[in-house]
Parts: sequence; structure tokens; C-alpha cells
Amino acid sequence: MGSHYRGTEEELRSLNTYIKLMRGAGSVAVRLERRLAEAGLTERQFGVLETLHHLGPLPQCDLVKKQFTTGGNITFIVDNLERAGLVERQRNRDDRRYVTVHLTEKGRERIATVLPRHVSEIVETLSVLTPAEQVELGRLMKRLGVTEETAAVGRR
Amino acid sequence: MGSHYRGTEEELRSLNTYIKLMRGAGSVAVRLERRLAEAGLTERQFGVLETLHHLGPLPQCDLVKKQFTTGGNITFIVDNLERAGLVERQRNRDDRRYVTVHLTEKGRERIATVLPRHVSEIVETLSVLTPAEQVELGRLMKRLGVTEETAAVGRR
DNA sequence: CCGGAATCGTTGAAGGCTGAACTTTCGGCC
DNA sequence: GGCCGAAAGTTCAGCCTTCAACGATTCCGG
Repeated sequence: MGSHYRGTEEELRSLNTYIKLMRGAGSVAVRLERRLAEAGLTERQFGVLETLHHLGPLPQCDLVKKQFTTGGNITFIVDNLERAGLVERQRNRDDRRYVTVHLTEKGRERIATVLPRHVSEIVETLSVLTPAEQVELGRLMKRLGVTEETAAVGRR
Repeated sequence: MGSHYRGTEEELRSLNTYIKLMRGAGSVAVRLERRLAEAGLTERQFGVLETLHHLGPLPQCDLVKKQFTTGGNITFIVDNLERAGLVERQRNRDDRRYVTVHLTEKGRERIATVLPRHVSEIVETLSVLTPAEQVELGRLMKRLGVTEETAAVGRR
């Protein structure tokens, strides 16, 4: 759809914005994922660790809501984090349907070192925009994000 | 990283913008992918068809550059498009390393019906912003996208 | 108290993406 | 001409994601 679509002015403007939006967001995402990969974490894995870090142990259903993903996916992610020794599962005693996920000591250390680095990477990435521009970008993107029932996904 | 990160004002601002950026971009992408799926196309498949539609037959290496993806991925995408009868491969006679991909009649029909629908979906999605806001968003995202060698990806 | 409905988590199939190793083919340099 | 390196595609293993089907557990209305 690059530049060669013949259409109305409105269409060309929208397409142009759309392309830049997707390319830019992809560029930012790839850059951050690359840094996380160096620490042996997926973006989603990082998200789960970070949520547990700030909110404490949570059942998987809560992680589903926080991470905007599916139950099967959380099972998969927690499987991998557990295999890496970063979290542990614990069946809830009161309501045996729930499985509480909590950080291990290793998980706490990992997120404690990765989080600050990740934050500064984000700051650095966005530093090509002035503070006012960042606020404006946030405002515009929020309007785009709230569209109807499109709840899913925080990456891609 | 939702709202509970303690840091400098700069960090909080950047994180806030980052969250909204990813959520918004994801929301837009999911919405559009859903519509393409109804037509039996992946976003990447659509991208390849659309490129061939506008530029004519191309070797796969050119598709790699246009679609910002990897060689293995293009092979995979073209495999699927070929299996669906939408494109055909043709080994180049002058330089037998190249494989030229061209649309079939079925592929031409498919892209001819899907493209306009996709464009209007984009227009509708972006219509929550005023024309001026769209231009501004494009300007900001372009600055974010051009960062260094981060060439990859047009989605996520 | 009991049976259906809802919730939580798991599983497996299917699809897509990446990166690295590999084959084939071509170009250039001696 | 012959060899080396570069380029185009392919293949494969590994990972991530979704979706639908399923078992386990709890809730709730009658």
C-alpha cells in the first residue's frame, strides 16, 4: 500500500497515517524485544514478571486480564517461566479452581535488574520526541485504542 | 507496567506514552486483521498481494524488502498463497537464482475486492481523529520509526 | 440438597514468525 | 577456466499465539 494507491484525499491521508503508525510501532516493539531477549525474556514473559513484581502473587485468570491475552497463552507463558525457575504455581486451598502464581527469589532478582534497563530503553526510544509531543502522541493513541470491543493485545 | 511504576517524571511520561502507543497500535492491527481474516487472508498475505497488484510480478527478494520480513517468511507466505491459487512461481530464465511471483486471475480478483474494503476499514478506524490529528500522528510516528537500523516489521 | 451453569485452568491442533544452516546459481578476480 | 564469495530460496527447529474442546471445581436457583 506504500505510496501507490489511487483514491480520495481522505483515503490517502488515512493510509499514510496508518502505514507510519504500524511501521513506527513495529520499530519500537522490535527494538525493545531485542533488548529483552538479551536478558532471556519475551515481552509477555516480562509483562507477567512485572505484574507479579508490582501486585504480588496472582491467580492466572487475573494475569489474563492484565496482559490482555488468552487462558491458553498464560498457561504457556507460566509454563516457560516456571521451567526457567522464575515463578512457581500454587493451587489455592480455599477455591481449588485457582492457581496462584508467585515470583521465586530468582524471579525477583531477574525483574529487579531487567525492569530499570527496560524503562531506560523506553525513555531513550521516546526521546526523539519532545515531552509535549509524547503527551500528544499518548492522547491520540488513546483515542485509537479505546475503539469498541477491541480489547485484545498490547504488542503486535 | 500499568500505572504503578515509581520513577522520575520523564520516566512516567515515557511509560505512559509507550503503553498507549502499543495498546492503540495493537487495537488497530487486531481490528484490521479480523476483517482480512473474513476474506481468508493474513495481513502479510494481503501485503504481498497488494504489492504484486501495484508493482506487477516481482522476485521474492524484492518482496522481502517491501514487506520488511525475512526470506524464510516470504517463502512460507508465497507457499500459502500458491496453495490457495492466488499467485504462481516462475523460475527466472536469465538468472536462475530468482523466482518471480505473479498474481493469478483468481489472485487479481481477490485483491481487487479486498483492497477497497480494507482501505475503507482503515479510513473508518482513523476517523476518530480529525484530519489534522491524523497528519500530526503520522509525523510523530515517522520520527519514531526511522530510528537507526530498526528496519524490521510492519505489524506488531 | 441437587443439577445445571459458570469459572479456572489445561491440552492439542493449527497457524505464523524468526534465525540459522544449507543448496543452487551467478559474478568477479586471478 | 577455476575458485571464492555473494545472493536467492528453501528447509527446519524453536517459539509464540489463538481457538476449541475438555476436566475440575464452585456457585446458585429451585
